[in-house]
Amino acid sequence: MPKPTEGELAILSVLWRRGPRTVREIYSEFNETRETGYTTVLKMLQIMAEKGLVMRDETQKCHVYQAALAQSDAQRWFLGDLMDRVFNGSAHRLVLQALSTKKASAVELAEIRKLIDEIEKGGK
Amino acid sequence: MPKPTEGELAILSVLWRRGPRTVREIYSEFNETRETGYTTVLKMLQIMAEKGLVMRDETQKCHVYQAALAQSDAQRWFLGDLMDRVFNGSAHRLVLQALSTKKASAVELAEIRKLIDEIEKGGK
DNA sequence: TTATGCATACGAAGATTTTCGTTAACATTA
DNA sequence: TAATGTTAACGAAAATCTTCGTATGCATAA
Repeated sequence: MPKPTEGELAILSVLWRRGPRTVREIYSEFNETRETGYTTVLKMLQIMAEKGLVMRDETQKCHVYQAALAQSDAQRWFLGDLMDRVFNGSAHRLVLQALSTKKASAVELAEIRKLIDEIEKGGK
Repeated sequence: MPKPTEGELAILSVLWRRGPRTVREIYSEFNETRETGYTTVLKMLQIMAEKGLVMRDETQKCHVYQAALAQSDAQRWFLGDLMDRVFNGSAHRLVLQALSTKKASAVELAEIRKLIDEIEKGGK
């Protein structure tokens, strides 16, 4: 399974957030940010199906697509990529940057702290 | 200044790690992972210079290139991008994923914890 | 049945990115 | 000076990604 392109990622993003969808549904969602023709979205989905990035249910007249690449896998993939290419492989820098860029809620911060505890404990 | 492409990012990565370099030096470093001709790297650098991604010192025969896009800016840029597109805008998930993917040293973990403290304090 | 609308399929044009062959300039060496 | 080697410049081919016009099939409505 090849690495998704920018456009493909945008479509996967819809599928991850909304779950299985028809082309028209994806197209509507997609076009809130971009401006793209219906057949463009359709074509992308066909290509993505060939690549194995999405699965297609053809039992109905309107085919239903769903992501074949799990979001968590994509997250691991792209994060590793980014870490290597822009952060010189430093998870630490990346985390600091991420934390300072966008606010996380108190609960989320606590969760992160907890994870750090576990890592420290396990690392002994 | 446009967003760097994949290839451009690979070159910037060299410049960030090594500092200003001639084409040949970049080419050598570059080719430890990829396989690319000398003129390919040269051409990319010329294009990047046009785009303003790198600056060129032409006082010597062998031009010396350096990154015009600061690494920290690129980090902010790409991280925000990734967060939106693959993490549904959640810094929290991204951090958890980053921490669990790659080990950070004890010192680094402490540093992260400290940052969390500061954020919590400031947020009150 | 015929017309209309919505769906997928197909192919190719357009845009962008990557690659490199070729040329010209310049320095060094024989 | 002539030959050689290293460099930058240029242009265009190749590869990849994006876009959409057109064709076709299948429902439903007139």
